[in-house]
Amino acid sequence: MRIGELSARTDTSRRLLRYYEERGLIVSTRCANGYRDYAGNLVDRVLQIRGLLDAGLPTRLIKQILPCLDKPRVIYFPDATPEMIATLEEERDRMTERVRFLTRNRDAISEYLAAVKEYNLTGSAPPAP
DNA sequence: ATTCTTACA
DNA sequence: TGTAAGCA
Repeated sequence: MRIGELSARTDTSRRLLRYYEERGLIVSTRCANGYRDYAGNLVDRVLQIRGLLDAGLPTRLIKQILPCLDKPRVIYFPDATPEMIATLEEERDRMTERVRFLTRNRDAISEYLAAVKEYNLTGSAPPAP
């Protein structure tokens, strides 16, 4: 598929897709006309990358752990330096914290919603805007 | 019509 | 990241 389709299927701008490629996060072949040609499996990969980016990981680190993201995780970590491992552990912990943070706020919103619904069911008419 | 590269905000 | 220009 060409960049337009990948862009639509991953809800990622073409600009970003080219950028990810420039960073070595994804690859593509070229058609005779010079257009990029992407493999179908790239859809999942791009979504994966976006998730990692959203989690706060730098593209440079993502590039290193990307092989682990493929289905046959038969990756032998050649460049798994102690520094990289330490960084990843740090990132993982940040994610754990983030999950707690999100869970807490999600629950708070749920409670608020439940309270509002209850009010609308039992209370009198709300004040007119 | 769609993509490409390069460059700038 | 978005957008613009000038090509193919």
